Amino acid sequence: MEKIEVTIHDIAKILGIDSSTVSRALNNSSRVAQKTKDKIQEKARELGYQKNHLATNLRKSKTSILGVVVPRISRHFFSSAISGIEETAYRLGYTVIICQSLEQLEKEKNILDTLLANRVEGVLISISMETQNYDHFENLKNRNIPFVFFDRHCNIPNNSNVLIDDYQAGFDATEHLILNGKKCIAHFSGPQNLEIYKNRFLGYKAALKKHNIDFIEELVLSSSLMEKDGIENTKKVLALSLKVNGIFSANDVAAIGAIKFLKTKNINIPKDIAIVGFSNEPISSVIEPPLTTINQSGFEIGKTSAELLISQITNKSLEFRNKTIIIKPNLIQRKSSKRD
Amino acid sequence: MEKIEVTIHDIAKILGIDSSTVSRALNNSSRVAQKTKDKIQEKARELGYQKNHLATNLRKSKTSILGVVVPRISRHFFSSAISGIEETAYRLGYTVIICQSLEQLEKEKNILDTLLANRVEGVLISISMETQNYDHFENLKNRNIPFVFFDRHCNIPNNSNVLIDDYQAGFDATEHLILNGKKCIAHFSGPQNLEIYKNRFLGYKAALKKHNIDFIEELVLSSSLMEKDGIENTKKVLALSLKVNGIFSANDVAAIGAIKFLKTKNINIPKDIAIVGFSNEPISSVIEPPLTTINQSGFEIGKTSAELLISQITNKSLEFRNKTIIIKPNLIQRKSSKRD
DNA sequence: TATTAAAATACAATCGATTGTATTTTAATA
DNA sequence: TATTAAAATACAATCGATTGTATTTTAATA
Repeated sequence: MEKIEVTIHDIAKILGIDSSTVSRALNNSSRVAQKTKDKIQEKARELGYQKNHLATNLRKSKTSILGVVVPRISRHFFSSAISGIEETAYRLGYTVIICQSLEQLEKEKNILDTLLANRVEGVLISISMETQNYDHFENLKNRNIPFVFFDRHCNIPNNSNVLIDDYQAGFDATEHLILNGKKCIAHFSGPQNLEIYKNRFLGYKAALKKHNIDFIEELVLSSSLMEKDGIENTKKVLALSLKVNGIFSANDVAAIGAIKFLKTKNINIPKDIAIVGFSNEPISSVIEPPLTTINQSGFEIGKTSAELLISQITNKSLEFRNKTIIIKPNLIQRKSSKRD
Repeated sequence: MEKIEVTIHDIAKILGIDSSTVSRALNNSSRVAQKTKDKIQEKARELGYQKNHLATNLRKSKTSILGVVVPRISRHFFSSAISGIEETAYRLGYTVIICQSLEQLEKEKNILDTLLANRVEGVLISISMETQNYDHFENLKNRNIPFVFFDRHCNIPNNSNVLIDDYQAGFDATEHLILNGKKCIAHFSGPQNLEIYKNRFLGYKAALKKHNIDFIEELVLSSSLMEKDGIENTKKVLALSLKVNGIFSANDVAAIGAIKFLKTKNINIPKDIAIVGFSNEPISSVIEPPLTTINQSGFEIGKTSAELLISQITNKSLEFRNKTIIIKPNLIQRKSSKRD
């Protein structure tokens, strides 16, 4: 079976018209007479003509493609963000290429190369846990391709971000534990090269300070925040001479590890140890006891960052190139932390 | 700031060499002397040359892009499938464009048009709940673009599918309830135009028959299987004169609606009513009581369907065009259904 | 050194659409 | 009817890379 690709030249030849006129007719240019347009459009329909975007894009040096890089598509927060990105992009006439770094710096770099080769017009990225070197972003900058970090950003000058207020959220989560009578609070943190975890940690510290609670180094445990890390960290916490009665975990997954482990040890949540997570995963409202957490709408973050990126693409002015939008998070109080 | 795109012509001019030689050198052709290759490759690196895939693709009429269409990216099953697709595609040198139909036929059609215009080499699709008309797939066929249905397929001749054995799974789920002493079993089904729901229903019916239980029409309730549908259906079931003691829901989300509702009515699960879901969402292992369900690995289905699609693309022979791979599902027994 | 085959490189067309400019056609006006 | 402006259409170059063929260079052999 032959692949039959109908081109404007085929239509032109059949109708005895120049291909430039066919092109203009199909783009509804005012330079073509209505009668000719009708004739051309009908023939195009008849032949099942479909524009070849590759050719158009090559000619216009414009692809209407956005690249999206996330650590892992199947994480609920990221898939919600992608959902928001995709919807916004589609509405504004862009196509989206989605890639996952699987938390690997090397893959993140390769992905950016591929996206560049495909001439994406902009990039939305949430960096991997391994990303401590930012040269590959300089590369984007040199090529004048706008990019927006969402959620997991990094501290390089002159870039755009869509973030939640991690500092404030960390503060709120910790203060909430304090106000529920917990004074000895452990913190499960993530890789310290990621700003989000640094800021959540700083919020934690600030809340302690406000309430005159001493900050104790050994109560802060950094990990990759997987469920198994939550379990390990909880074991470590229980082994301390200090009597920990609260845990603020920088994500829900590790918090759920903690809950599961504490339940096996018959330690009461929240009476003995109260727990607060971060992200509001769907699973968190369902676990027993339901997990208090910071609500972070992936969909909204995705939507906002796609809008910001597209405004950078269409609006060449520099004012959008250096813009950080901070979305206010809110604490959802559930049983894992509340005094009866 | 100017966009500076380095092309093979720039390199050619600087080195006083023809662009065809530059092209061959960069593609490591044996027709170029090693010394020339070295010179060209170094200059390319120096100038930050990046191949323009648009031009390559236009010339080769080959894009190495796959289109993926799912109802909703943020559903765990689909995001896992996408994860599997993306990983496989990346490994085999393909880029993936991901789109969501949001369960709308109209959007599904538009998406396929966009994908065609971008000259994807193949399409992976899980159809929307609204999809009852299949003309848009004929369109793909006419253009000789291979496509593979995964999970949500449709009954048109000569196509490829990667499915789980929905009939068998429906049978297993139902028989499991029967073997745990439940004889009056309701079934929450989905839109009947989707084969998966038809087959799960047929499996349910077959299990009843095997165990000499009469099939009762009013015990089967069709809906969109959202959480609220699960709640509504459960209300309807409780209002029947029949004393239902088992529910087999065609997805987990509706099953969880049922669990939540029954808990508010203080109806014991599984003693009064046992429940089995379908899909093994992450939430299902965590809800109280944990939900018995059919394990359906999105990642594996995604991986398999991407492999099948790519084998169709590279292997032009027809044998792959009409292939259905059935993945064996397995029942995960949890407390929502098991007799103590 | 002359001849010849092989290796290396250059030439030119091409993928399919767009777009500035040139030319032709049509319609309006004198 | 001749003139002229406006409308419609054609011509030709272009986007950046690839590839079959032609030409030049190099190296091997007589």
